[in-house]
Amino acid sequence: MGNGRLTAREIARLAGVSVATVSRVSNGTGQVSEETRRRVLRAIEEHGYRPHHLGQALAARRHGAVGLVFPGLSGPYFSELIQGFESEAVTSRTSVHILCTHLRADSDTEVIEMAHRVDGLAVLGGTLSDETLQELSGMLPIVVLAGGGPPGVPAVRVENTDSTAALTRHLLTDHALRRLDFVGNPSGSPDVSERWAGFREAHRQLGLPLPRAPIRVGLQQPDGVFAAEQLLRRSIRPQGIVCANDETALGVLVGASNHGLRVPEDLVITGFDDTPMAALVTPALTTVRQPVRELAAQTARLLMRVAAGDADRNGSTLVLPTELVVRRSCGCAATTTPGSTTTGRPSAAGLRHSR
Amino acid sequence: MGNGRLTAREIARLAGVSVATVSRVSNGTGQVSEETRRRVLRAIEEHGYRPHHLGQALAARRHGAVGLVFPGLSGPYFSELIQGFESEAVTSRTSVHILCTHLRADSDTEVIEMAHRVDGLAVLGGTLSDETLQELSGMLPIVVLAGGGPPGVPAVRVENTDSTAALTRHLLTDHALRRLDFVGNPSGSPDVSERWAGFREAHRQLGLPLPRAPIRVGLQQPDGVFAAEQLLRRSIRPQGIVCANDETALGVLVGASNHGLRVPEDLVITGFDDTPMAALVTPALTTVRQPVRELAAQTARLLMRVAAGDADRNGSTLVLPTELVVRRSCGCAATTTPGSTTTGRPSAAGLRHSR
DNA sequence: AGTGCTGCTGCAACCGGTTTCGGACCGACA
DNA sequence: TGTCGGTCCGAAACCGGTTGCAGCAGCACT
Repeated sequence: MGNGRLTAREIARLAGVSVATVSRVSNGTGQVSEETRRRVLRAIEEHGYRPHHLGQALAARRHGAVGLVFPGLSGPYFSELIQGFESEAVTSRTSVHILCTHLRADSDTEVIEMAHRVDGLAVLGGTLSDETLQELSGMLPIVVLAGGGPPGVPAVRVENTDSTAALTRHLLTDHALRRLDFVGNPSGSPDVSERWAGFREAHRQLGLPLPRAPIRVGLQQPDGVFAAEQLLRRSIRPQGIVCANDETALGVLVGASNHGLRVPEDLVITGFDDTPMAALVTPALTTVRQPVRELAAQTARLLMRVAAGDADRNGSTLVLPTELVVRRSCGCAATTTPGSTTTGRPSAAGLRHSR
Repeated sequence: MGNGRLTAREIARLAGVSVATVSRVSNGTGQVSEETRRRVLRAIEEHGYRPHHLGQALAARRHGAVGLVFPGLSGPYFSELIQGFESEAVTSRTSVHILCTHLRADSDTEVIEMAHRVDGLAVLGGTLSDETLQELSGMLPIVVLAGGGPPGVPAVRVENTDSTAALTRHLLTDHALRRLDFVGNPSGSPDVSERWAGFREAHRQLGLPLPRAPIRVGLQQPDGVFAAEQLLRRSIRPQGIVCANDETALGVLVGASNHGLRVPEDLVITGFDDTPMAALVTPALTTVRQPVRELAAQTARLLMRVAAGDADRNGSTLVLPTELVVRRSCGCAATTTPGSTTTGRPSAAGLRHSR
């Protein structure tokens, strides 16, 4: 009963009408007399008919699906990202295909394969080469998520550089720290690359010697532990560590505590993201808050608008504001207010204190 | 060039053959003379033709996709799960739709909607009611992932009860602990429910009074911090805390350290999963290792076998073995060997030491 | 020359919907 | 009574593939 095996022709026969009328009734389009409509609806209800998705999709020449491409997922950032994206898509009855290219050699082939099954593709920044993005962009709507695409490809991202610079200035100026190290791989993702740029920029602005090379590790907690091991074994220990994200910062925190270092007294640590744990560890993590869910939701919205033809496909890059969150791990007392800082564009709320 | 707009009829015209022949060549089916094949292939290559997915799917009466349904994702567990599932699916050129029912009221509708767009559905245990699963099972292949389904619905899960009981016995017997608390919500997921059962079972086996009610929190790190707050505020403090998974254990570890408690001297903490961080924190976490990726991959394989009709759809439940991993957080010295324990089925490797 | 077999190919039906087009019917009006 | 405008509905084309079946050519064999 109602096992979806029914076809529109079947229903048409049962209701004594033509398939065209069944289609009209089930879609609410065209003119159908009240009496006929009722008869068709009864047949539909009674047999639990639902139009077959493939038939509809083929006729409409749309898949009713979008794709989400990322290298591999890890940590709360990706969880938020996927959920934000998915919950936006589901409101438009659009399904979400996922593809983790995760170190697979033939990822380009897989992406192209996927491109033929969806109406649009959201690609995480840094996952595909600009050439591949260009090629894809020629065949379907593409939006880059968290990163910049080649010209003509729209992107949605967060403000990274200014906020990381503000965070770094806070350490350099308000806490008078000098030896700072950066943990994260700038060539691994556009986000990290921009944060690294902001880190360097702050040094430059203040006329300080440029920092040494970053500790190039991944973005997960264990990577932070590993980075801490590396850093604390060095002859010149840093006074502060600016991490590419909260996860690595939490890892560094663990690594520091493994080494018996006190934070922030012996070592200052900062993150980026403002994940839930950032506020819960001791000391609470000074970080930059980014609206991850919102980022993903905006991307999904933009993608579906572009796919529907409602928005121009020309590179309309959207930049979401971020916000410096000062807590204890930078050395601030619970309620200290550091100098002014600037962050993202629109209503840059500026500084925010917590704890 | 090669923008996918070409149809088979177009190619047929260009190669001077019929669509049937184009189809045969592009699929390598049927008999085609070498000369004709070459001519068609040239036209295909030259114009970058690829068969339209919807047309193929409609004719084949299969979507070439499977769905993955879960409540909402969080932490390394879900990351692994999705990646394991996806990487298995991609090898069969099957795409993966995801659906997070995440507290949405009309999730049943959404699942049914998705059911019409895929060839099979993997549902995380505890996400849907048995009635819904039954109903779905009537319309397409279903496999329950990490949990049991209603009779007739195959499932893939890990061994939870015995290994948690072994872990608990280790604490009760080898470390002579008495007041243990459990952190996790047994009604939240089948996994937690089974682990809670194993926790109680160990007490029963040893003739000890049954433990008090669990601290019902979620499975993420912040939940562990919250649980620690609750527990350490109580008049009767536990000597040990058995957590439903590593994430909450890490959270409890943070909470304990926030309260100035030493682990394992003042408080013993254990987890479940053996996430990468478990080995990296101090003290390293005693836990149970479960093969998450493998779990997901097996589920994907089983689902696709069932969807292809290669396996019977009758509830063939697969249980993957787990393995107790004893580290420092239970009070063991680096190399201590506790009493024997049993874990999963096949080659229950039993106990494993680390650090 | 007739028969049978094999290899290759095209016609047309089919998968399950949507949509255009035009015909049938009805009431209003001249 | 003839014409017109409007509503309702069905036949058929279409979306883009796959496939059963029949036909045809070429060849061997009788």
